[in-house]
Amino acid sequence: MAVAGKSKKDVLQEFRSTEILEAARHVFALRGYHAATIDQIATHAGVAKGTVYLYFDSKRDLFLASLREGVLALHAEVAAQLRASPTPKSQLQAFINARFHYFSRNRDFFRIYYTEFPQLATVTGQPELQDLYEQQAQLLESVLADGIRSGHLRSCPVPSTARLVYDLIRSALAQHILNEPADNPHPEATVFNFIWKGISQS
Amino acid sequence: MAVAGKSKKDVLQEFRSTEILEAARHVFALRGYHAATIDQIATHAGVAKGTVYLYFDSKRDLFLASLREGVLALHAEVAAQLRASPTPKSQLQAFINARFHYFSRNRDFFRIYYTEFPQLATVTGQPELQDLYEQQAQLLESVLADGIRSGHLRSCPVPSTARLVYDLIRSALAQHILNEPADNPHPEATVFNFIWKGISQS
DNA sequence: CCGGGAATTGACCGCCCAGTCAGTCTCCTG
DNA sequence: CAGGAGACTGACTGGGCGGTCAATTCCCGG
Repeated sequence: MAVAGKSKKDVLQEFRSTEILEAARHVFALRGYHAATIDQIATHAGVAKGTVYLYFDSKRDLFLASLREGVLALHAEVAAQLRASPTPKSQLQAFINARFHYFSRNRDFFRIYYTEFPQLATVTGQPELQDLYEQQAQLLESVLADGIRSGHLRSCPVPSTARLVYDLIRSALAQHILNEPADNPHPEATVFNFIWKGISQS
Repeated sequence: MAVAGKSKKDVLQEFRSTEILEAARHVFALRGYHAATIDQIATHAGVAKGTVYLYFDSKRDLFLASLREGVLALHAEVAAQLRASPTPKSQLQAFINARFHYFSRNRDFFRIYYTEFPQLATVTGQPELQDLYEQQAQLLESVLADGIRSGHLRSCPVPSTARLVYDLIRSALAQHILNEPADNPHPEATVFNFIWKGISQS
């Protein structure tokens, strides 16, 4: 009974927390971090402003929590897909596809990720998010390093190339997620080809 | 005398205006748009807060003016370099080199351009800046279109590829401008090669 | 049905800063 | 040198919003 009672309370808390996080993501995506207000988020979550502060310490804390959750889920999915891929080529495809799938299902999150990240990375020294970012980049770095070692990829400076590839995918995602209409049907294939072959003839 | 008097006044006004714009760029680059205050900008420009409002209508107006000026200067330089380049290959090189040179000389501007642009492009519908952005992208689109027509480049969807290339260069610039140290000596060559050849073997 | 502890509420506080404007200074003109 | 036009100043205001907490509601065990 003690266990059941505790778990019930926990479930409720987790429900509230999730509810607020979802609302936060939505409002942050819609307005951007600064223009979003706690009141808007609370209203959207169906609670009062004070309740938000029972679950999160501050606006910033809430924002970081919503980002963290999204990034961790993304990272888990991508890593799982990578592990199931044998060759560097299929790993790169898996990396791209996993991101496209995840962000297609989490558009609000992509908006935040896309619009707020440069700020966080440069203006505010935010070591915690730097780490989350690093982990993503390192997945790609190891794909590149493996590919070079096995001879599938030409030699190149791994860290800076990884960032180029990373941002290229980000750019393709932005085109795909932020402008709905009339895109080419398989943007992930396009960006893969671009990365894999480049634009020069033959 | 009337002309000289008038021109003197104009010169003074332009001097103040430039002074304030420079200070604005510096402070916006340092703190980001929202954290920057008009007082900081005024102090940095060596004037009082009220003076700023003699030359610009609002914080937003000042911000947009500083962006506009920078983008127009960039655009002029890039376009001039492009005009001097005969082949698609040299045009792409010119496009990359011009941007690297311009932003190396205007790091504050790059910071703003890099960190604030995604916000402006997505969260706030800012048609004016969209246009400035469009002009840049179109330069690149015509390079690609020419290259495809002349057979130097493989066929590809021009607008979306142009944006990929554009953002790829932006990413390389970010690595080069925002982290001083120990980069590869010729990042513009690296990014050019990446674009031109891609990463696949042979 | 009662009592009390926990969860929730939302009116309120205080800070911060964009934007204002009455007053000061500067410098030209007659 | 007087006077006044206009550039410049900076103390002040008003509003908006992050964060708080006393009051209220909810819920459950006895």
